Amino acid sequence: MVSKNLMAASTKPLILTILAPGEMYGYQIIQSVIELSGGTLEWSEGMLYPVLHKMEREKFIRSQWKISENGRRRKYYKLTESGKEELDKEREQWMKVHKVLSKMWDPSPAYD
Amino acid sequence: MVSKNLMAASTKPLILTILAPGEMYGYQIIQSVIELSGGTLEWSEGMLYPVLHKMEREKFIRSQWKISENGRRRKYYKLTESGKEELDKEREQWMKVHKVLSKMWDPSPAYD
DNA sequence: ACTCCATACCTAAAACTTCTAGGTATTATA
DNA sequence: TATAATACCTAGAAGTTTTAGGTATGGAGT
Repeated sequence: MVSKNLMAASTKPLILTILAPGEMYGYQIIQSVIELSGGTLEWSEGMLYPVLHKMEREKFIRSQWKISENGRRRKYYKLTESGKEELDKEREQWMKVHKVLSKMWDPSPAYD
Repeated sequence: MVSKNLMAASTKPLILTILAPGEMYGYQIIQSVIELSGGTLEWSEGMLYPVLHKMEREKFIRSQWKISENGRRRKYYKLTESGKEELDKEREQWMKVHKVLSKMWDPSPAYD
C-alpha cells in the first residue's frame, strides 16, 4: 500500500504512460495498474473515473464508446497530442524530484 | 517548477530526509530545499509551516525553541524514533512507485 | 533616527480535491 | 436463479492546501 500523496502524484503520469502505446478502457486500466505494480497501487473505480473525466476535460485524453465482442459497452481512452506532451513533462518532473531524493538517499555522491 | 501533486508527495519524504542527519529550523529547511533542488522545488513558508505542525502532531518530528548568537528565535525540528521509521517507509514506497514508472519509461526491461 | 530588506515565525478562511458510499446495467458462472 | 465479475457513474462529505494576510526582530544603508 502506498500513501495518499504518492498515490495522487503517480496517478496522472501512470495513466498517461499506460495509454501511450494505445487505447484502453477504464476498468482495464485499473486491472493493469494493479498487476503492473504487483498490488502496490490499489486503484479503484471510485478514484479512477473522476480522474479520467478531469483529464478528458483538460484534453489530455479523449474517449470513445465501443462494444466488445461479448456485448459489453466500454469507454476507451487515448492520448491527445497535448497528452503526449504532458507525459513528457510529467516524466521530466518526476525524474527531477527523484534525483533530489535519490541523491540524498544514496551514500555515494556518484558521478553527476 | 513542479506540479502540485508531485510537490505534495515529495514534501514529507524530503523533510524526513533532510532532518535525518540533524536538527534544522523551518526557514532553514526552506532555503536548503530550494538550493538542493536547484530551484525546482519552490518551497514557501506558507506551505511548509502547516506541514511541520502536522508532522509534529503526528509525532514524526519534535520541536524546540532556541536563540541564535545574533538573538533570533528559531524553532528547531528533529526526527523522533517514529520519524526515522517513517523515513524508511516513505523511501520504500517512493522506490516502489519509481520502479513501476521507470520500468515503463525505460525501453530496456533490464536485469531485475 | 529612520527606512527597508531579510530573517523567522504564525494562521483563519477560502478554495480546491478526494474519498465514500452508494447507484445502474450487463454478462458469466455456479 | 442467485452471485460474482465486468463496466460505468456521481452527489455530498470529508479532508487538504493555498492565499493572504499577520507579528516581531536584526542588520544595512542614508
